[in-house]
Amino acid sequence: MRSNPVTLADIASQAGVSKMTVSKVVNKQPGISEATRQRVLRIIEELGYTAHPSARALAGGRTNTLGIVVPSIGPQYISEVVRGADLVAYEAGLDLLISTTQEDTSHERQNVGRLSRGLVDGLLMVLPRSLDRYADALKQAEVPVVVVASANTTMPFPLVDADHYHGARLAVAHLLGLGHRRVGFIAGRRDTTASLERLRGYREGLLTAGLTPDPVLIRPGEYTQPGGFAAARSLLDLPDPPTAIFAANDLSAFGAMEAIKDRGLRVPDDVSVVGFDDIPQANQVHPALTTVRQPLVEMGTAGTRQLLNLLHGVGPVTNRLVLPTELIVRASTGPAPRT
Amino acid sequence: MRSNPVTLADIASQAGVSKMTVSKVVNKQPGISEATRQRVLRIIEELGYTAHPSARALAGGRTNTLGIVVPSIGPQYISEVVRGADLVAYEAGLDLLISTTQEDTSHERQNVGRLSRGLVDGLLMVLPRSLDRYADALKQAEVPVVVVASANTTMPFPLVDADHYHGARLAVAHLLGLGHRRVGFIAGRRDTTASLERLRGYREGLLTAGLTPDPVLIRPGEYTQPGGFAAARSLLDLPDPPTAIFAANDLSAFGAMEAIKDRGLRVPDDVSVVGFDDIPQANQVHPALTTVRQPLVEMGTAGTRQLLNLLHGVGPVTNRLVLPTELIVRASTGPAPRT
DNA sequence: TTGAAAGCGCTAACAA
DNA sequence: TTGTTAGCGCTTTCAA
Repeated sequence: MRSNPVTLADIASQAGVSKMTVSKVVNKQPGISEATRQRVLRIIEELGYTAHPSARALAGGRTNTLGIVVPSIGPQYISEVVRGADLVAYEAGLDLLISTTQEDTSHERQNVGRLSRGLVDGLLMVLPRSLDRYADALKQAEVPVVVVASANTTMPFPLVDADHYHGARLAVAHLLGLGHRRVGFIAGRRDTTASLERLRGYREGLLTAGLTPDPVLIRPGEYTQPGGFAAARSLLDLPDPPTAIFAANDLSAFGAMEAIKDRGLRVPDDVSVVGFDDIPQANQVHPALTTVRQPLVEMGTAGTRQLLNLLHGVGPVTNRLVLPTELIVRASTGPAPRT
Repeated sequence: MRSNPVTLADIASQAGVSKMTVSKVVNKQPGISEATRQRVLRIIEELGYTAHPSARALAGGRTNTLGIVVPSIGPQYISEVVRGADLVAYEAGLDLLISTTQEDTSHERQNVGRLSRGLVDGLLMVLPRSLDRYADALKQAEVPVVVVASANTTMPFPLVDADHYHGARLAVAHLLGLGHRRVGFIAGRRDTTASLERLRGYREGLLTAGLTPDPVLIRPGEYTQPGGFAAARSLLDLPDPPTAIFAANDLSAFGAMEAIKDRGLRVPDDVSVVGFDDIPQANQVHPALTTVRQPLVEMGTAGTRQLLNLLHGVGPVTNRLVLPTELIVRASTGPAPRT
């Protein structure tokens, strides 16, 4: 902690030029002689000068920083999206500031307001649910906003998301192709669009194959491992249990696998399991999880690119960018057991 | 994105008072009549005013924001520390801004400089390695700094860490108590103090029991799951393989368990495994991992409390706070097999 | 190619 | 209890 930071004025007086000249050098603006530039640059180096971001922001300059708002940084899928965002931001010479809302409404609205007022040049929202809670704050945002992997909304911001519906169709088709006829579904959170879309894909996948979705085969899993465990257990308790389980995310699929093993059954010999997300761990469990891959990193990069385009007023900005999902077949799915 | 933000002046003129009065109301300062306060508060609410953080910072006020610098947000243990920090920050009415360095030196030094200049009131550094790379930036920091779960350093900042050495001793003692005599060690990264301390605990644990550490039983694991897998495999390939493996972190312990199963051996019947960290997943693998618990959340909260004390100039600030580690015995360890 | 003036929105110090 | 003055460090605008 030191008390006398180097300012523009310090550099200016040391170099014997005006503050403006230094400012132009720092910001790589034209109209400065090479000699002056070099001299100023040397002094900057010597004194270890860094622009004060707040002063810069206040004076109407850019902050060279992008903000990303997430509910929390625990879930793997969020860190993947953030990683993608960081990649692009870094490439563009911008820094990325992460802000967690901890699912607290007042906290989060304040965050958005604060961030958008001079802290960042643009905002990436990664909020799987309840984006509308921020409607006010977001409308007041003074910077461009892009929404990634978030709950649907009527707000007029560019959206980047994955094709949850189609991914679910792929998963169901895969299981049906293996001969399964009773396929259970472990749902996610009702307040996320993603979960609802996956459920819709599950239902329509069955209908398309001429099967009637049985409500008793649909259980809430809350996207958690214990939730998946409990859901799978209740499915296995049915008089006519499913031979395959499709979980709305990988975490609840892990829980389902535990429950199956816990019953003395084997995956996939007795019950097949499919997840959704393809977090790194999906390939590390035993048996390795067949899952629907969401392009999480790509969602982060794509969203950030949109933001940059918005920022520079150049390049195309797609209002709704839906990235494809993909079925990754591993070892947790197999042919339906003969009865 | 809107273009006419509400400012202090707007509120002041609407309320027919001076800017200072509004400022005092906003900052809950005394010396304002209740009537005025109410009126101002109402207008603030009506117009949806939020203070401009940069202006505030520039004017010498506080930003009400703490910064936390981490290498990346992927690793579970980091999000645990961040969660702890967020808890305390939130409780204190402060926001937490996370900044990732992506292990890039220039990136990170810039980050620290930028953050400490008007963006945050205090800085929490969570950098398992190479903290000294930031020496310059940190010395120039204009805000208090606390170092958490980071590589050792000669820098004069309060430190919060876990007792890696003692934790390793506990793990080794546990294994020796189960009758194991050949205990392998999967090391972490050489550039982290934590890893070296755990290695030291391993060595001295053996020595204390009258055993000579066999260099051939120590393998690099790089703190990763594949690293742990490879390390365990090479240990099992030895003519005289270990009956127990102590891994420097949970991730590499997971890899070791995979390698053991891959060999057709069982955990813990044939080989026992102990990890380090106790990330949530440790309790979710099969068999559940015996591990040394680092109080990660507590490290985050303790570090943030230190920072707050530093900030307010009150309360004790411990220069070096070493939190205890604890052995969590689960199912991955058992008696040494009889030969 | 360079610089002077003004002001971003806020708070500190003081005055009324 | 309230208001005035000054200025944080920077960039914008415009003039030299």
